[in-house]
Amino acid sequence: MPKNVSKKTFYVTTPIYYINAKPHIGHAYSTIVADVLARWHRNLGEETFFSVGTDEHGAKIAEASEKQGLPPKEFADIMSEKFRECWKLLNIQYDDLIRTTETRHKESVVSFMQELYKRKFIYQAEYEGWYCKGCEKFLTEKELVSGMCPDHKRPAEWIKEKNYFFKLKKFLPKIQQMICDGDMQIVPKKRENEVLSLLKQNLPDFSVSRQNVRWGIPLPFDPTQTIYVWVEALQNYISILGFSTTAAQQGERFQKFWPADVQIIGKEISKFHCIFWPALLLALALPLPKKFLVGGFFTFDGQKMSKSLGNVLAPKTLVERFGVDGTRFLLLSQFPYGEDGDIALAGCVERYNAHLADNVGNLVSRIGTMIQKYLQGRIETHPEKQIILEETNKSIEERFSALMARDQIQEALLSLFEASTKLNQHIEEVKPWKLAKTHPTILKQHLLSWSHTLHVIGRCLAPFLPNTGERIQRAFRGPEFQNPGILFPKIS
RNA sequence: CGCGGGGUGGAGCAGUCUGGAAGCUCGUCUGGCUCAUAACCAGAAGGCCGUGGGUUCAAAUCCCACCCCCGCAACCA
Repeated sequence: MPKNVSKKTFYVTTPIYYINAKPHIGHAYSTIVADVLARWHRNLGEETFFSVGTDEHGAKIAEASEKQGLPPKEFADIMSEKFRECWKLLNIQYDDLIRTTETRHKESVVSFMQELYKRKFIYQAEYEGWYCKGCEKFLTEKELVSGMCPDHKRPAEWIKEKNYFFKLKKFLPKIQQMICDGDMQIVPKKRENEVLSLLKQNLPDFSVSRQNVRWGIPLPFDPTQTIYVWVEALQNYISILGFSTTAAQQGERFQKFWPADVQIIGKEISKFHCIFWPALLLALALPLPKKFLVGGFFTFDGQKMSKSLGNVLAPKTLVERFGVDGTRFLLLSQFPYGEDGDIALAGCVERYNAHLADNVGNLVSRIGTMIQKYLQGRIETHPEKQIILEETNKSIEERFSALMARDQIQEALLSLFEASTKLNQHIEEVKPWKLAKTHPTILKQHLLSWSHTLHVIGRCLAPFLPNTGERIQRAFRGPEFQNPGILFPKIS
């Protein structure tokens, strides 16, 4: 192997999750999408890095922990662990998880901020205004509704404090250009338009520190202040790679994987990720992420999930009912990535049965049975005789790959179920139960082809439904049929 | 005028950017098949595409006005 040929790399990130609440279905969705991309690129043979993380600083966390009578760090330990458990439950194969309270993160951030300061992109100014602890940000007079934050329905506080500001304005034109030139993609298009319109509004510089928040990382050049939680949290995407401004301490991972190929985010945080984050990176002359995939919102039975309505959907609830792969399927197949989507339990049962139990699950059963019955369980390789569905198999994989390459994740997944339906139709035309009596040799050829088709479907399915994909592949790999059993029991 | 999404056969949605014979999944009805998880396959019924106006040979699709739903990430914020 030639020494200098470096393998293609792929770096995908999930949003950094704020730990003030337990993981919900929205967290699960973004993370599963990232997991699918990571698994897919691993299968393509690329050297893949998949990061997840938890955001643990800020006034809100301090407040929440106090309410529970715990030190913030202990509270963070408990909450962060819940996310970890959730990813385990959902079979998320991440490479590393970073917590913003970890030393490696803090060191990385400190070196970053110090460098910004050194390069004179940070200046000091007095700031006063209405502050909402819920948003962790200052609100304009216009945004307030009778003195309350409209989002959080709590009174804003008038705060006057010394702050350090980042020279955001300086970088806005460059960011705009990068987006327009396609060097930093924002998908879907409507989210890109939103970001571009924000850029045109000539955003003011933003503050990067807080004087009155103690639960945070001290600002290296003024330890009386802590770093604004958002500014610090964004840097998890590089601190996890071991970023440092000191060459000697620079992580190998950073060299290898930055810039990120895909950053999965939600539309509510696109301003921070598509404007503030790139600006910070530009300030240190670092390359920008290549692509943001911006997800939509979830509703449950057409309504916002809320505790008062008693309709909060925990990932665990779905997993208990539909299994891990069932849950992954339901979340990924319901709507195209980037759209808002509704999850209804009744619809879930319906889609689970229609696609998983009756379509793919049943197809695997019927072909498996025939292989045992008509071929005595032998899937022998006769390449010259397996041409019947070669074209079909090739097109299944090509179509799937093309959709994946265009980030059409839902469509790619559903294309496999269309393939399964086509195979069902084909079986009906061929009438194997008749061939068994009249032309057993032809039947054998068909069965070998069908096994191959299922093997292809299993391979494509694997990034989405890892367990199922593996079971299907193992079953039809040959030479001996491995009965996978019932993949998806029907649910009533 | 905070921002954004949406109103298409019984249900859930695609189609709207780039006008040109209304599609998909589920459900319902009828028929077929028996290898299969009461599954699979074929066919049928069912829609003046939120309302009103406009542009056009032609509008679900473009323009204007209006009505109605919903969300802004979250666990007592």
